[in-house]
Amino acid sequence: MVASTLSEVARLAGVSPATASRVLNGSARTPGQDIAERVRAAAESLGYVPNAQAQGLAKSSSGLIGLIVRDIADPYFAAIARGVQEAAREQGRMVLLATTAGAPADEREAVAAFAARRADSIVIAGSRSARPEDDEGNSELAAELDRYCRNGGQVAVVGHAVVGASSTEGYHVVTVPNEELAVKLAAELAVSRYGHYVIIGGPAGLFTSDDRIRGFQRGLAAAGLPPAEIIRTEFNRSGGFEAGVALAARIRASQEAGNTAGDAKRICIFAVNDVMAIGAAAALRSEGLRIPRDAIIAGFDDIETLRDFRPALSTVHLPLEEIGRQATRRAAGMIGEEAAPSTITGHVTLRRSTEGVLPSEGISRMSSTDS
Amino acid sequence: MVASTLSEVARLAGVSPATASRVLNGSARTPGQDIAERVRAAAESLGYVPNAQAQGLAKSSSGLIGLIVRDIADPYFAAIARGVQEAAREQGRMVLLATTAGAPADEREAVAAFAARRADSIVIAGSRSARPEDDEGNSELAAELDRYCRNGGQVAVVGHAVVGASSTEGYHVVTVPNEELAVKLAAELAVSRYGHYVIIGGPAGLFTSDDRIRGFQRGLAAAGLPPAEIIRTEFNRSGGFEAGVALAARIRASQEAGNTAGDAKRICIFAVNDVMAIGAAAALRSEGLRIPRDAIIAGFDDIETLRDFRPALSTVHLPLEEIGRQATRRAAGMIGEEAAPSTITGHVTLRRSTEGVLPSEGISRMSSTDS
DNA sequence: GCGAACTGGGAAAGCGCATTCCCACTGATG
DNA sequence: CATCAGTGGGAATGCGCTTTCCCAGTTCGC
Repeated sequence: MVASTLSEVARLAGVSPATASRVLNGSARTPGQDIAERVRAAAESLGYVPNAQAQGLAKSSSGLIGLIVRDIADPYFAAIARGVQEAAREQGRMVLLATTAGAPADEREAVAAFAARRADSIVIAGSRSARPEDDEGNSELAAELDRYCRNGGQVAVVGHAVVGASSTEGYHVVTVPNEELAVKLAAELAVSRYGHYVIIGGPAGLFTSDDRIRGFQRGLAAAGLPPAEIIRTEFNRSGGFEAGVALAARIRASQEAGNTAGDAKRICIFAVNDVMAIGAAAALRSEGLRIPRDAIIAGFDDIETLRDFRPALSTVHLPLEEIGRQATRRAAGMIGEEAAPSTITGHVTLRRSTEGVLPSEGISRMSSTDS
Repeated sequence: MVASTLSEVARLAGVSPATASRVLNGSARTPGQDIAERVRAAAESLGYVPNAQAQGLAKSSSGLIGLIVRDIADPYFAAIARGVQEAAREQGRMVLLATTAGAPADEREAVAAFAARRADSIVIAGSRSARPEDDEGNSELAAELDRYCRNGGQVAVVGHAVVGASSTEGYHVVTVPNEELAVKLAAELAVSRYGHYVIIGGPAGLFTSDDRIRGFQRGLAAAGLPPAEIIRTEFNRSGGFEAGVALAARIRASQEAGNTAGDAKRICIFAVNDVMAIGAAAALRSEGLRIPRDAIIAGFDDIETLRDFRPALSTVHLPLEEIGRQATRRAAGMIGEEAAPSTITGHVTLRRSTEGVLPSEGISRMSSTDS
């Protein structure tokens, strides 16, 4: 990558580099009209493209925002990424992407790389974890983040704070009310008491998953129901599918034992995210079971691409794009911390996959077939 | 963003900056063991993070790959992005993301921004367009790309070459056999001759859409069928939905006119991408029509997230991740141009949404419920 | 009409690093 | 013992740009 430099432009225009710089970038001092015109013409004819690296070096700031996601092809993260991208654009910055398969060690590496590139801020959307095997990685990640913040970097984490991060300066958390919303979902699903509640969750230690599980259990308890059984599996579609296969066998057995498929006996499945719910639903279907006839199921996230799925999936709507936007804005210092600690809200959205549940007041029954 | 510098490390270690540089980065000359150790220790204790901008400036290369997509939340682009990200990682580079709502002007801007950042290569995945209103934008984009290539940049475009780009140096195109695959799809769908073939396409001028339309028509013609009717709409889910609503009314009318729903009378819909197909399917369903009973439908892309959709969507599988990977590798000069002009292949995948069509030899009938 | 306050442009000093020279020193060679 | 190649470290330069400082030319005030 070579290109014409500012000095070349200046020489062609017959001015000093300083003047050229002042013309070509919004400096406080604006040179005279005629000179400015000459410089601009020279730049144009030379096809001058400013070297952002040199600019960044000179004024120590890069106009870069680092984004860390677990998997950019996962619609959950893709939606957040869109919000981040949008906010970055507002700020006139570009986003630098890093994906980590959920491994804190990779995240640490990504943070270091962002720090090396002198990214102005970093948005971390990969899920936080407290699994024992991640302990070491987490503390290293925390150390790296602390260092980054100490050097003046801004960090925004979606969901939960990074375990062990202690920096107070420049460290922001966009809280997602996973637990509270799961409580509400459980409350809705508890209205018509099902025979059995099952939660398909991710590995123990994944905050997002654990919070949702905890909230759901609380909601059931508040309704006077016993805690749901928990199936731990992978935090993705195939995890949901596997759990679904296992559940299908049990539902079958139960049905053959003579139980009818009435509400009182139907099993109610809560998958901690939509993708897992879809996987589970696919498994039930492949085993010849029907939703909501043989079992009802709900997910979490309200992934856009999945809205046309049939039976329409009951879920908890989360403003993913807004989450990304807000994290990015906060990291840019555009949102006062105390002014709005966290304005992320979601809502329970009951659809056909939990048919039979009577929606209580305040919960809108949304159709998803509207274009 | 301030941070400790190489000189500070050098001073602490009691060596010259040159030596410190040689130790901390894989230079050709490796200083002595003891010195190296001292420098590393100093770097560690200072929490030294090399300034990639300065490094880039000094050796004029940035380790950055620019990626342009239309919308990162669109599963099609998200999948490509994953491949790009993966390949970038292989190369030890980071990806810089830009989204443009399909506007060539935005793409031009993104290319300029990448050039300013001295990105080593650029991957363009946004769809190429030849619409008259994009003419100006396209030629500016082409000029910008030419300049970038002339300065030594590498460009890989997914699908079609940018209209007007003339640089031969460093300009790569990863061809996607849209037309050929659409021919094959049409051939399959022509086996049991339907009453009427309809294509739901994007706006005229969008290459991806136009290629697929052309291919489909060619396939029909080869089978001795008259060309399909074409409905132009937006290149996204809601475009598909709208077209679906219009089609539903006609199907309804036809049915009420006394036509039975036999193969000979069923309408066959080809939406030029999966997302549009899903939209159309949702529209038909909301109008009380059933697939494949009242109409059969096929899409294109084989989007992963959509595989659990019911009725399972017949489509053309495209190795999206591989496309992203290959584009990235090619732009990095890791794939000989002549050696493999384009190794992207896809295949027709018939599923339940086109039930009634007898698959011919060589086309595997894939189930999508396998986990 | 003369000094003071501006104005607008240029010279130069970095920003943090890689790299090319250059030099002092070592050990081998004749 | 003198010479030479070889080794390992440092000084210095430059990557392309911003910005401070400086200076000559103007305009203003009294």
